[in-house]
Amino acid sequence: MNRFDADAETEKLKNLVELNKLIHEPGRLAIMSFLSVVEEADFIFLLDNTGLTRGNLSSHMAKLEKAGYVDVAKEFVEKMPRTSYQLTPAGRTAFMAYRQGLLDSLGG
Amino acid sequence: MNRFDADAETEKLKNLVELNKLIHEPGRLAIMSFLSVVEEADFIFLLDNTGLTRGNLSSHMAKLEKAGYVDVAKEFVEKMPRTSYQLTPAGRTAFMAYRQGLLDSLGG
DNA sequence: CTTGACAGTTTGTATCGCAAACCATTATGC
DNA sequence: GCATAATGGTTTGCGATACAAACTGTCAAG
Repeated sequence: MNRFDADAETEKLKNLVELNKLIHEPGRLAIMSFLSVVEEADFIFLLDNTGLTRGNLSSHMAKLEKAGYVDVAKEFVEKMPRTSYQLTPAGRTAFMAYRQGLLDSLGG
Repeated sequence: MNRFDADAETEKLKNLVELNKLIHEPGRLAIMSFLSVVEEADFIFLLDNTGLTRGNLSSHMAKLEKAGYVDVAKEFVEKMPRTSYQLTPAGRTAFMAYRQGLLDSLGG
């Protein structure tokens, strides 16, 4: 049997189409996952732990900042620039919602 | 504390960056999820259950077919064209791997 | 004072997702 | 019959985006 009515299971799958695209992108998903567990991370840390290039990481962070998902702090440490990031409450909420939505559809 | 060594947890998160992008796209993720449970579905069924537009669905299916993830069968039913799709073994394997990779990183 | 490393940012391009437009066929109105 | 609309898709055009390469600016050797 092919066409069956959209039941609870198929409804969940339909939700996949509407995932938060900003978070869904693999690089940013990794970044958001990191930030959700470490509370604060700097550029180099994210660079090392995601494997993204610097340019790529930079533009991803710019998008997350623009979306209000991360706060950015720039300072000089030993005369060297250091940029650190942390999730905003909105960012944390959005990430949790994204994660839950995905797990509801794919998990179990 | 910010920079800590990449342990088992952070390794898992790093894997997020390398998710199968073909499957990762939300529309196709929904499609692959459907196909993984129903074994066979036609164009209209997927249209109804994903909420994608026809053009959109058509091009997604073309990509999945080109990747060897789905087999396409076209026939006439009551003089009307009917296109149906099913996962290939490769498609099923790829989807399972994708899903497991994601759950390993985000789940639990 | 040149060469290289560090820490990022900006730019250029190729890809991609999306909706609009299109195509082919089949019912329906008059 | 012959427009008109509906069905089932595919193709096209465009705006957005991910990515790497190139650039900026600072510091450290040699």
